[in-house]
Amino acid sequence: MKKNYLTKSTEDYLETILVLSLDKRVVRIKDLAKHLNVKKPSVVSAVKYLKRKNLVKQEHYGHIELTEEGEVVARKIYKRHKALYKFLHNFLGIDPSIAEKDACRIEHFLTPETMERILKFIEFIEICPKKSPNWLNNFYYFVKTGKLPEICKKC
Amino acid sequence: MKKNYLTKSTEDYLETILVLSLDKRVVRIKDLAKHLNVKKPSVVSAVKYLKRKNLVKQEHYGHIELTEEGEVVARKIYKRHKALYKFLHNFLGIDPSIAEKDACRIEHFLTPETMERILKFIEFIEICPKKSPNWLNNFYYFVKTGKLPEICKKC
DNA sequence: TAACTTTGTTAGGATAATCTAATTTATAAT
DNA sequence: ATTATAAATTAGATTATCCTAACAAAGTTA
Repeated sequence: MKKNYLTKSTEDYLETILVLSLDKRVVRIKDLAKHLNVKKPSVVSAVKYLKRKNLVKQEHYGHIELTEEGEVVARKIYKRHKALYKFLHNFLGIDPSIAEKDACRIEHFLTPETMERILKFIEFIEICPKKSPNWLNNFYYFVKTGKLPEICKKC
Repeated sequence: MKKNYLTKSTEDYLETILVLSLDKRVVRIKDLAKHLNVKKPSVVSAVKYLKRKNLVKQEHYGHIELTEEGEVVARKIYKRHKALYKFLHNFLGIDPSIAEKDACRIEHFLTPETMERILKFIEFIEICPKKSPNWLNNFYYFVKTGKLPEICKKC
């Protein structure tokens, strides 16, 4: 059983590799450096670490890819990020760029329980019209039972 | 103009000094060590730093107190903490001990804008019965105008 | 293909936050 | 008051993350 803990910094590298690879042909050291606001040698050593962990692969002087395992991990992190962004922006009404920043900052630190609850909350508000009376209690009901209350289904 | 940035760690020390001094006669190095799960030398060096910043005072080998300035800062941090706790527990329904943990973890990282919004949200849900239809829009109205909608005042 | 430019790498160092082990001071007990 | 215990301090090491400067490889262009 391998040690599975990743630091904030390491998670950021992984996540950024995923995000960049979604709209770029290839991901390079300099791209990561730019996005993460660090210098290239920092990226090099982070990538070296991730290679040891079998989360990314890279030929010497070549471009960077996630391994299968790395992609699984990166997608989890990215999922958290998106959920937090939605929570902050769609629900609390925080401006996009700020919501983005906060999502980045706290995505690494929430307990799984709270993260789970926020995911559930997002799911709920995307279904529920938020207009029904007693709206919040409907959410608690949803958390508890996993089922939407009758009243919600009508929307 | 003095540099005013405190790290996560430093904020934790300050906050803990405040919290402990609320129900203890005096706060000592070992108390901080215990609460923060670090060893005494770590506390000593953190306190040394905070002394340089004029945020705490301590006689050699003596107990620890916040300066006036330190208390102001610590109260701000603690206020954030309590708001986040309420948000997680009272609103999202997270269990107390977990909500506590998450509040601790993220209190240092939120942007002022988001923190402000969460404070507003807490304020709102403590007044609003959460039962009125269109509840969430009432919150947005409150954010925008600073005033509670008519319907809320009836509760 | 030789020279130039861009990109990646290595070496070596800085800082923040922690630790252990040894030491010093303060407090309590006989 | 002397001794024993508890608490605080210092010295020195470790780890993670970042940096700059120097260098090496790859890619581009004339």
